[in-house]
Amino acid sequence: MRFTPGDDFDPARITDSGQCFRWKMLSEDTCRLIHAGRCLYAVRTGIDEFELDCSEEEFSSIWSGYFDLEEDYAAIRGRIDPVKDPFLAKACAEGKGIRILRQDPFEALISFIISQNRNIPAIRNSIELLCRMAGEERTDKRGEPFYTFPGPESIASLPDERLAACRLGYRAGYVRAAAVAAAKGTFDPDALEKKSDEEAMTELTKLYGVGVKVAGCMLLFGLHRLNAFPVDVWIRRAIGTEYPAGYPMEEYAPYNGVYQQYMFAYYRNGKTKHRTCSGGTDHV
DNA sequence: AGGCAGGCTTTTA
DNA sequence: TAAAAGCCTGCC
Repeated sequence: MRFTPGDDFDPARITDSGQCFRWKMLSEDTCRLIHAGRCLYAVRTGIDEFELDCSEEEFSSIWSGYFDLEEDYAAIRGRIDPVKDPFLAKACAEGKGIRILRQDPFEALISFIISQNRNIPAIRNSIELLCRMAGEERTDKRGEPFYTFPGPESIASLPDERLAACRLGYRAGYVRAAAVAAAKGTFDPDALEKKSDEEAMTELTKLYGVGVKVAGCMLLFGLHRLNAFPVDVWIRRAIGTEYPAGYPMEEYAPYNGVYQQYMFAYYRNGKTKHRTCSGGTDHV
């Protein structure tokens, strides 16, 4: 079907944003993404036009919600005054097209446990291995195989050597613990939907291997708490450099998480480009 | 009690 | 070789 999202939908930027790890740009125009046991191809056919290989029914029941199309990201970006906060205004402008996806809570939790102390290509690799190891093989509409994200039981029952083969390193025990807790029902990722940000944070950080940063990512990307503000090494640097007097958290509520995402993408890309061009780095 | 150093698997640049 | 969407443990 034909999809005309408006300005704020850019598969390349979302793929590169670090919030999801199962999107892939196959070419400049074609994006392949996996969610909810399905695989979708989004092919750009114009400035604001895509061809999606799904029906209208599937789009409205699955993808529309996943893409968070109800939210007005242009309005969220528009709240930033370019005179008062030129840095964030620039980050927002550069990140136009990024949305905060409504990911599956369990998948988001496991993904961000895996993410700790690693860069994005390495995270993608481990998640893909985990899906091949414990997920279900299916065929997309182009006849290519893909693997669903495994449920708690599948990961919980995976033999140690198979889990280790996902190259999780010391995180294997963390992934196992979360999967076992979810499989046994002592921890219910879906039940967090009803809890407050603070309650969800408290419950998440009780899990072995889940600290404030990973729990923050789970809140923002798995529970869609748009004000959750996970602080990683990039955000720490960005805030230290751009906001020496402090970041105006209250002023930007309740969308701090969205701004965090724009800042993350902008600062990380900017630094990466700068390094490869100039070769010079500023050590801390 | 609460803060801090060291260690941890593996990949990436 | 250092750094990477960090967290746990042990020491003070």
